[in-house]
Amino acid sequence: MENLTMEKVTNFCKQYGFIFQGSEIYGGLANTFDYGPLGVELKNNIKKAWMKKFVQECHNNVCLDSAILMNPKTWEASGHLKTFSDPLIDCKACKTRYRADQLVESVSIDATSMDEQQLLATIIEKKIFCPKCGKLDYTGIRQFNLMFKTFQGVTEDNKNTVYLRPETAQGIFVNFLNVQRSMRMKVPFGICQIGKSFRNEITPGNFIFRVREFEQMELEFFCKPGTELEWFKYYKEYCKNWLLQLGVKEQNLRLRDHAKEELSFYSNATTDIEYKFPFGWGELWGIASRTDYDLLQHQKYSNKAMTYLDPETNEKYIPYVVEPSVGVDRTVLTILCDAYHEEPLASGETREVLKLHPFLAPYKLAILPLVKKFHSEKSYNIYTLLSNHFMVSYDESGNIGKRYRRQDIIGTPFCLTVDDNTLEFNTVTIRQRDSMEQVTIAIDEVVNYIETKIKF
RNA sequence: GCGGAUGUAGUUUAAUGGUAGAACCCAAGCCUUCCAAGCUUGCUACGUGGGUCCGAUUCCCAUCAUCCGCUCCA
Repeated sequence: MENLTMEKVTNFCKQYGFIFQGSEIYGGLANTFDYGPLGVELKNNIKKAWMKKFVQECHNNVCLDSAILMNPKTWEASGHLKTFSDPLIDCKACKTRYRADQLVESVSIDATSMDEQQLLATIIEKKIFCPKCGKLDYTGIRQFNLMFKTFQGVTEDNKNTVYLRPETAQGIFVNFLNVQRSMRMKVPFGICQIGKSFRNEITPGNFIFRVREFEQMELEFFCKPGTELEWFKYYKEYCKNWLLQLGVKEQNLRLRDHAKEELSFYSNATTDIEYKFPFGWGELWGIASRTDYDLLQHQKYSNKAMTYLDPETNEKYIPYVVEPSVGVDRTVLTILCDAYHEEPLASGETREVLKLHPFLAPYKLAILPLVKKFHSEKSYNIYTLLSNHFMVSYDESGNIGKRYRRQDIIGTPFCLTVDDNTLEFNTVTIRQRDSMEQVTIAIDEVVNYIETKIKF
């Protein structure tokens, strides 16, 4: 919806049981959020839709669920221990915070191999004044690591330090050989994973857009060197189509190719799929061609060959990787923002409608007895019957119009009413949210009718 | 992390140095055969912790959280 504010989205999520602030009764914990009953359904449906599109319907992709805690060597190899930590420095005069390496590089000196002391020495020696206030009065350099640290085992010492993974991708890379061999995979093939990752972001914000604990849906697609840009292009389209298929409006999406200077050191091409959130365009999906960087690094640090022998050409090579990586929580936010509508009523007021794709809707169907005292018993039987097939809601409180609206707000695509005809002829009326069309069908036909309409 | 603003039911809000009133929502009941009708009843709030004071939701301090801006986002 145009003119949608984050405040509205946040309130909406709380009011209707999608997403609550974390630890709320204790005053909250900054930037943590808990998914409520409807949020869980929505999120699970999004994950299901992703699995369907990227595993079930991609015949050369398989799935993995790797551990959050990994051997710390993993992060040495991947480069996260080094590049995921920033040397921070503050200007004492104007309190502005900088990255020390960026200050040094601002005077065209290569800072990549400098340690903290060298950085600080260079800043003082070269008189790199604060870009904001022009003073040369800095604090010491403090390391800020974006990875959460904890300890495996009961004692806390450096030997058993482990990290919460900052991305799920490395779990895939370290299992490359296991999956390839056990599943007899032939390159090109992909490994998909959905799971939580943790990043100690300096500034989280915008509700569930940037949080420190988040869930990712990642695919690492292994292909022959030289073919990676074709696959890169293929997956860009594939990912965008998935979003469109879920009903995200095309005008709210854009692809943004990274310029050469912007590319990560391991990437030869990267594109972000961005969504127009209420706070502006934001990255939803990063599609990166990662070359053979990761497998090569793991080969180096583990001394295990990460090569693949092409059975047709007898060539041996380390596959190149194309990685489409999307945040689950960001997708939830995208879907909610895109589906949220305010519809004007004849009375001059507005009502809220969540126009969710039926596959994503928390409830597929709501059972509404037309008159409580006549139709409740029959309704409850139908409720029990249909709960066997999909998520069904039941509501007998208030008048029928009010109950339709309640379902419209939470995105339920279908409402089933039970009336005297149901008691007499076993037929029910089903009303569709978007078209407001009503059909009368036999109870026996309901499951079939709904299932064909909630397909993805 | 810095600067600014804010914090009263689920939501939107009113008033007050003597512990709070409403609307919507929600729940129960009456009524009701298809799109937030009406009536009755009910539930629910001063973010947290200190201090000043006989007494603090109100004043002060700290803290937590939220919003805006800056910084950051391999």
